[in-house]
Amino acid sequence: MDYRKLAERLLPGEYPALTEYEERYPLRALGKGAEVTRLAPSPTGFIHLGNLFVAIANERIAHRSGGVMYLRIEDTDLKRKVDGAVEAVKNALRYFDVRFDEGAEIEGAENAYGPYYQRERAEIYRAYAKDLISRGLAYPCFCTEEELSALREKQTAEKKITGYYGEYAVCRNLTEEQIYAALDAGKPFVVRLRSQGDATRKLNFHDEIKGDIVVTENDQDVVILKSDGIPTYHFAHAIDDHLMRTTLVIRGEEWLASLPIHLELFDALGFRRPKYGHNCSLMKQDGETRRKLSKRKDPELSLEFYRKEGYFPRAVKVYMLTLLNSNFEEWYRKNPEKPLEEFPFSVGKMGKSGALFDLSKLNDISADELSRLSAEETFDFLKDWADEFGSEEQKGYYSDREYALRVLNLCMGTSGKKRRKDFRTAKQATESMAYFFGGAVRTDDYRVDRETRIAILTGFAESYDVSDDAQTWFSKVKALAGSLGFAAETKDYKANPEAYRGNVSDVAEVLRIAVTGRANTPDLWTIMQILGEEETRSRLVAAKEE
RNA sequence: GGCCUUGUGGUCAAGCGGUUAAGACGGCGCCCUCUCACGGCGCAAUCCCGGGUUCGAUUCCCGGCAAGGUCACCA
Repeated sequence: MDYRKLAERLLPGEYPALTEYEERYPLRALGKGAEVTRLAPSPTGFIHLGNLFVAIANERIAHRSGGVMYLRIEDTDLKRKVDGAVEAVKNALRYFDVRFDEGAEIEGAENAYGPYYQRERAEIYRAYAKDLISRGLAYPCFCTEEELSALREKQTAEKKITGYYGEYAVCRNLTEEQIYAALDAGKPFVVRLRSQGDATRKLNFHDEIKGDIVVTENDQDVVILKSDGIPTYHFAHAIDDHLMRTTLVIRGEEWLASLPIHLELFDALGFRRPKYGHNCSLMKQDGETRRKLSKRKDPELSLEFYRKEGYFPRAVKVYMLTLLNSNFEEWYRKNPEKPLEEFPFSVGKMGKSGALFDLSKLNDISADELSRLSAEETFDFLKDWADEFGSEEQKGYYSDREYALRVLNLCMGTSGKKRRKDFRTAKQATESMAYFFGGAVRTDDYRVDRETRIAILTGFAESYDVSDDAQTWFSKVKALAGSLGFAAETKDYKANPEAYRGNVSDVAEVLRIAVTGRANTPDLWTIMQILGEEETRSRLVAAKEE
């Protein structure tokens, strides 16, 4: 059969010689060991934690090695395309401090290896497909979707491997007459790879993350060009990663199964293949079993979740890093002040098995990160969050900067070593400070009877003097406790609890709940100082009425 | 079901022929001039199972089992 003629019929017209592409996209002039990596999402408008996870790995590897990280948009499936999705991807990644050197919508970059939208690369793919056809390595297939699914059912019923291969690949052996007849009849067609593989043969492959693995040769005549002339993922991947000169592909392990296809495609196209690292996916415990984080069931999969909850972006990144490189956590403990970029991230340290996503660990990291910020930095972070996601009332919390700063200094502590870690997220922090801003809601109940409560509240109000220092203030609370039959000293109470109605802490608790609505707060004296005498007294009075 | 991958405390994990099997999160207990938080001290909890190889296996080999992934003109 005249394959050249067939190629011309299938993809008519002039296409650049393939050598032109090689010249247009030369090997990158980078230092030794420099890796070129990429993130290649499809623009579905939903960027998730898995994307961030793999993006951070790619970004670290590229930049640690003096290489390049670029953004490519895999928009070959128009059904999945959503407007504004690319902006969303870019914004989300920027928020978590993942920076691209080039790619789709990356301003200020040379972007010499573009276009970075696959739809805009249609001509390139067709040129390569045409070459494959003319070399007899690809052929048109006229099978309909119905025929294909019927085939699949038949294969399943007969317990055969499903797919288009060997004897099942009917269009693979069409005669010249049959092909042209179908073409003349205007039948739509896809272009399939004429696989040279043998599924009974095994291949040893070195994966940068998984190590040495065994894969089965591909023998599927996979579709490379869909009936609309747009490539499938597999074909686009081979061409793009070759022409964009990607050296290392870190991607989710769901791709491992199609690796044999990619290997064959690189060979058929005469490309040197990149290194691959298949990264495990983030899992979630679901009853007895664990599963991949799911879009429908798990809000924490969405990156938007972390912004809404007000997680400190760096905390999310730190957590991703601890999951990504097993020695990161130790390094970070030793070097809390160093920029994250200095951590010697390595592909080799990436875990082989899927990690369960642990929100409580993230909370711990987030609290830790937040405790390192100054009051001013905390203020800026909280205010930004409130402006975007807070209620009207919460937005108001941060309108008086000086006042808010005093509150933050109390709630977070000022001495470097002994910082409080009360704040996990901007949302939780804002809610926990509500009582400073009049938004108090009683969340804890008094544990003493009404009569005792009134006695404590009244007694305290009588001796309360806003100008007392902390020491004096507390000695008055102690005195009050003693006069009401409570132990003034904790030591005394512990030595002989039977002798008292309770401890001074019980008295303090009544005051604390009266003023803040909560049984647990930072130092009460300071809270009263911040609130001021008038507000404090009015809350004490109000508490008597309950 | 076929193929591939993975399997150390509840979670993340170090260890890769001989260890009291690190550390972190979480849990629990105690201490820390009012609670909480911080901090300190301590406790409980692990090598999937069965065969080998070996003087000796968590570490090596084989076989199970379990979990995950994948079998599209989606990526």
